[in-house]
Amino acid sequence: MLSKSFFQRKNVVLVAKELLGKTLVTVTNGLITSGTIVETEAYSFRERGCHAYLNRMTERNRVMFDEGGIAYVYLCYGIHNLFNVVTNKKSNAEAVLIRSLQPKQGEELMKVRMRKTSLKRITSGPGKLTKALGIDRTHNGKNLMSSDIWIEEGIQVARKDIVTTTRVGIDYAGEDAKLPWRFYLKDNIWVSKQ
DNA sequence: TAGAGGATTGAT
DNA sequence: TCAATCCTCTAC
Repeated sequence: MLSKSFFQRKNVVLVAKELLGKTLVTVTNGLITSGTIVETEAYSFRERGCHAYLNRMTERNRVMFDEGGIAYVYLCYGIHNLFNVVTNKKSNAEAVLIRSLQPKQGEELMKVRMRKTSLKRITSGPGKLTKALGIDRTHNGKNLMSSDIWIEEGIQVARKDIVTTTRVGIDYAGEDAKLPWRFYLKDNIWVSKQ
């Protein structure tokens, strides 16, 4: 299980890169589901793409200002729960959005939750992976070193296998939309968009 | 308290 | 290309 010191480092971009290859695990009703993280995006209070830009704290993004190592889950487009890993120290609002997983454990339960018969792209997208792993807003603010949700070591990722690009769906961020803060594993079929 | 819009998805 | 869908946030 990754510890506090991994999450609380000052550089959210570094944490976003290093989360690639790690395993996100959830347990509900004693049933385990997990996946290898293959796509992430970094968000910081320093830039316009972030809910906490200019240190604006609201009821929704409050947990981003708490210490690294907890979950920030919010409802997007009224339909999808998006899961972020809060990073950095208390009051430094930064987080990593988990955008895609490669299924690892509990594939059958994922299929039931997604109402699919195939695993194809079942966790390829931020709104989909939360549903497949049973993550919703009750996880908001939850410690990521707990017994029903955590992140652990997975596969080793070489620097050359990381593709760096711009973030998805933040046209409103102006110049900051150009920041190269999206990372994914090269040639991995589970990435949401290539 | 009303109105606009969103870190998406899946169907057309 | 477009609708679904429901908060959240801002302005009045």
